[in-house]
Amino acid sequence: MTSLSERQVSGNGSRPTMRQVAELAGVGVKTVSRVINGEPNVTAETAQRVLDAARALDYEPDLHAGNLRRADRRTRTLGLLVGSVDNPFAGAVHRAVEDAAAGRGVAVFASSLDDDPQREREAVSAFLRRRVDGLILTTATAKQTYLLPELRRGTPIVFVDREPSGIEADAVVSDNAGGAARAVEHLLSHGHRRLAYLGDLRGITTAHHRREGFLDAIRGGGIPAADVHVIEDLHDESSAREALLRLLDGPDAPTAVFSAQNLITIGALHALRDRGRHRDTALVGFDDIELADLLEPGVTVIAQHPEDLGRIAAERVFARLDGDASPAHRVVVGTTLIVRGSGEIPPRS
Amino acid sequence: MTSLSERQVSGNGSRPTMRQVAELAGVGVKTVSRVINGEPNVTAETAQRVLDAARALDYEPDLHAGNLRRADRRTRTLGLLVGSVDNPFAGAVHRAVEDAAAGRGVAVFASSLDDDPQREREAVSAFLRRRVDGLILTTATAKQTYLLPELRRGTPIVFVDREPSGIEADAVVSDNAGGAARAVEHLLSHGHRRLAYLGDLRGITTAHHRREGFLDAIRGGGIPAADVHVIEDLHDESSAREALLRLLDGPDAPTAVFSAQNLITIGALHALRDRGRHRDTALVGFDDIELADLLEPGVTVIAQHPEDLGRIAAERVFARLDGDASPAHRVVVGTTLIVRGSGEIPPRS
DNA sequence: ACTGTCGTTGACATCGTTGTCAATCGGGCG
DNA sequence: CGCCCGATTGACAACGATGTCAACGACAGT
Repeated sequence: MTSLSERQVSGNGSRPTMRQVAELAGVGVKTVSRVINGEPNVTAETAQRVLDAARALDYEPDLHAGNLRRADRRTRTLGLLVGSVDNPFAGAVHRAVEDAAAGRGVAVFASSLDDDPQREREAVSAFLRRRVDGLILTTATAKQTYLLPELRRGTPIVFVDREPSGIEADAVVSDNAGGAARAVEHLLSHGHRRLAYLGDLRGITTAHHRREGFLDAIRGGGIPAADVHVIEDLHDESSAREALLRLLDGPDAPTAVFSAQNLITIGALHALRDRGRHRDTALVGFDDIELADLLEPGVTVIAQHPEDLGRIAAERVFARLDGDASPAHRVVVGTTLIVRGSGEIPPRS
Repeated sequence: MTSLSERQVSGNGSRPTMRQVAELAGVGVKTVSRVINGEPNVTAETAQRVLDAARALDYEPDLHAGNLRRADRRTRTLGLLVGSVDNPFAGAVHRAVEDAAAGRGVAVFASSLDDDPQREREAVSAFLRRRVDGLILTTATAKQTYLLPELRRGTPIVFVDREPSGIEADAVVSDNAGGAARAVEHLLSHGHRRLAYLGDLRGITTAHHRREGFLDAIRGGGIPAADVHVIEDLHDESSAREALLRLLDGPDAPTAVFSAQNLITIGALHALRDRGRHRDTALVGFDDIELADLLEPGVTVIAQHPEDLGRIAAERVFARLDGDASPAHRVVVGTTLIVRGSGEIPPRS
């Protein structure tokens, strides 16, 4: 046990350097460098003396100092920008990126976007000033042309979840249009004709694609546009809840709802319960949610595969770092319809 | 639009340095440094020339190079170790830390622990080699004495969620024993006598405290220990589900269950549904879970306040960085009983 | 006109590490 | 015995930035 007051005395903030390890071991700094980095041509005995000294001083090399001089200029660090580290979807993406990175000794900076273009710019700038080796980005700006100089400089940039605009770079996204269409087809096949679409902020590319997929399938099903409510610019649980409440209380309430995002689905679930309509109004959500299987009825969803998005995005970054100079890849990860009950409710007659 | 093949040509990996900005602006490097860092004593005209040059070159200063020489030696970086960035509890902690850090221009490295002592050591080492200004740690090792040299060196270390052992450092934890006791009292007040405790790995300090709180309240309620099932070393949804299934299928099935952690609660919910016992077996979970209010019955929980844990932990780190040398703080964040139905089910007669 | 002061600026050393290169040493071989 | 070669080692410069300090010029006061 050591008291904190002690630490102020002894804790002169001094951290051992390679020079100090070298002095203690009675060798030159370069020899310490060789031992620490596992370079060849050091006798076993010398190496042991160096390791003992490093251990005794509790030495940890300064990665950034080394990086300054090292030829490859790699910080072994990645910048990850997601919607919010608090969102389960983002958490799964993050975890997959971390797992891919940890295996390579790469640490991950994570930042939350909150769909704020300014936060995006600031986060990217913070990443670049720290000289991350690569960027994995979910973006909120209309165009990401500001990243062009960085891309030309050779920094791997991979867009995840949302497609880039104004820049040709790797992207890993869900099949948003396809998944939304699948949801509509599922609802139509159960006899629904009066549908509602509850969507995210219009500026977001995924929201756009899901809306297009939804509308295409509606048209494909021969449903007149007038029978469909399209509500957009929802962004959180409460706005989605209120929007659906208004629909349910209105003149021609939908018999089936498609909620285009996890928080919107949760808001929709609340609205249906609020009006006691959860057993007679069909619901299909985009993106799976925890406990969806235990609700009554279970929540039918178009599940995304965020682990795959994160893993593949990280793999693209590392492939670029390993020298892959092929044209920009665009990887589309499929979605999966998970039938649990809410999507199979028939329309009220 | 720029093709990626082009980038390999022009992308010579060259990144502009302060020297290049200085040359373009026709000034010395130190003047550029002054402008970039907003130091005084530069004429407006010179400053503008420098800013123009920096803009033209898309210059971003190298924080780590500057840090090497700067007096304060601050990387404006924090290391955060949580159970898993994929877990909602950890996500909330993370988000709170990020919000506190972002306001100060500090970036956050996040790592997942997976309750693996070796991962803990590796993550901490990775943080230290990158010279983070402070550490916020959820730990899995039995003792964290290995951190003593670092603490003495003056690095702020704050333990979050789980208490430290063998080291006197700041800690921010939930009132685990109190929350668990509250759960038991709640169940006893509804007439239950045959209870079950479903707990996490025994080595985890929070699991220990929740178990002690549970048992203390059991004794306080005059319940014979023989009437209580204590199942430990559960760690994920499936192990919890199986454990509770065995209890439900056994001779004296509990009438009330206390699940000591969010994943265990979810596993317990599944087991109860599997046997159709969710309406006649009481359940109180530790840690709130998403959609708990929409289940039938709603899930009564002892809610933690992960945002507070994260925010306070970050504040402690920054207070230490700002010179606070007071003795180690131990902050206990209270829990909140949220009544939703499952905890108020009476015992089967 | 001279001196002192202050604002502006840049040369230089330096932070902790690694790349380069030369010095040293021991041993094998002619 | 002398030479060459490879293994081992350390001195030194350099990475990109900032702290120190001195030089310079303008200007006020005497």
